[in-house]
Amino acid sequence: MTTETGPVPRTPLTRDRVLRAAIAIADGGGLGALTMRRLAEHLGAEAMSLYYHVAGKEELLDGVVDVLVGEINEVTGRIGRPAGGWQPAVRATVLAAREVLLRHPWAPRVLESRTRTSPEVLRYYDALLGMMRAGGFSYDLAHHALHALGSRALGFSQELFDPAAGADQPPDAALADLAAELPHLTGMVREIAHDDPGSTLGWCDDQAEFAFALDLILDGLDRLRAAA
Amino acid sequence: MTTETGPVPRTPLTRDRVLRAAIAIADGGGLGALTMRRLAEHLGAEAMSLYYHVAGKEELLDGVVDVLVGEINEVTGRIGRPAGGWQPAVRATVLAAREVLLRHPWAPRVLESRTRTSPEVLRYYDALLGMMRAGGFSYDLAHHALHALGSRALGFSQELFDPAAGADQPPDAALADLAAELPHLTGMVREIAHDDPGSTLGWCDDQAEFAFALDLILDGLDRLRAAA
DNA sequence: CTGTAAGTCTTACAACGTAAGGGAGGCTCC
DNA sequence: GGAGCCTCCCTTACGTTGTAAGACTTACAG
Repeated sequence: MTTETGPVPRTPLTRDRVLRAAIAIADGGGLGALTMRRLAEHLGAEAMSLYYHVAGKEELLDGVVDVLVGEINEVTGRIGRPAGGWQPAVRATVLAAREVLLRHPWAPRVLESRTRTSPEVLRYYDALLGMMRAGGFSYDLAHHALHALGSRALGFSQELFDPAAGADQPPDAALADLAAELPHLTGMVREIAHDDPGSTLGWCDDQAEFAFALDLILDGLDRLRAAA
Repeated sequence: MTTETGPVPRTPLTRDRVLRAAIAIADGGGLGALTMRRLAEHLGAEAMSLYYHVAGKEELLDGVVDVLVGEINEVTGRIGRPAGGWQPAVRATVLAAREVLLRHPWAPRVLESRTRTSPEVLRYYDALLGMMRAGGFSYDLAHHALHALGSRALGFSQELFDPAAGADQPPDAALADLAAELPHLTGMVREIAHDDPGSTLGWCDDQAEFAFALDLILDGLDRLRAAA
């Protein structure tokens, strides 16, 4: 028996739909959950159907980056020039970018892994450069500035170890032995735990540390600009 | 027929031998070349034999990090305290660490991907902390300092886009259109290419940029130390 | 009605990490 | 000296991944 009303045609696949679904999956289950099969399933399709809209997984991730940084550009494009020159402008932009990235904790890892240069990232850098130029930076100093900021320009920074991550595992006996060899580290932890009792765990305020480092760099740059 | 001289017993597998072979493979063929099967083959063994010495691939990479940072600690432990206080000491240490990492271009990616806290990394941080403490840092400021340095403390930094990487691909027509939207970026490239003609490609001196950023941060920290 | 193109699906493969368990060699203890 | 055990390595096999090759379906143009 053939019914009059055929199967409802799903909303068709689109490159954009694919990219946004990929972001949704990574948001929900982390980067490891983002596989071509799961992505297809999420879209009510088969894995190989994705390849018509996206050349492969690498290209998919390239696209994801574009969408993500595009979102950042949209946000940062809306913040008007704050008063006070280049420094508040750059600061506000970077912190806004960070806010977007905080909603996608997996994003830094993807950003770092790209080899291709994203157009949206270029746009972002161009905006930063514009603020610095307007603030009196030479191209040369602005160039140094971008390198000095590194990934911090986009709102994230790589921590070599995350005390909070290790804090929940059992306090290893070998690690206790090790602590004896680390006088300064243990001293630091002890003092800060003393100042702020109740939280040896999570005792690093990521946001405050990020802002501290950002301002440190921006202040240094401004000094160089003024000296030039 | 049984021969008197049996099959020569290969040098036995060892956790250390496994880790060092892993490093050798990554050095030679990149991180992608480092698979359990290839690693075993390199050692004249079967893949599953590795699992007696190493719990799994993640634990293998943890071990690789320990060996690598151990190498750094060995190198940086040998440099005597340079005259001039904490800043030259930290600077020399970080640059020495960088030199080691430059011999293993895949290492940053591994470092970043670890969740476990490496004992060797802790040792390294403790050494840095010691220099700062000796230079008059409070624990609080030293703590901020480590965060501000981030991955730069170990000698690498994440660049959001590597102009050299994209420089060899054909100058895309779409990218040419894009350039029109990026006045500051194109202006910067034009000027720097003018100052130093002959190399639009590879026009960023990574080593110089790294040192610039490092000094920028160290100078800023020293100012805070002096003000305290 | 007949191409032709766009879009999706089926099938299949190689490579990966690793679980499960077998077996050889050497040690200790009766 | 034999029994049992521990150390170390191997064989086999499974599930998952990205994706190459190509067949099918639908829509539309001539």
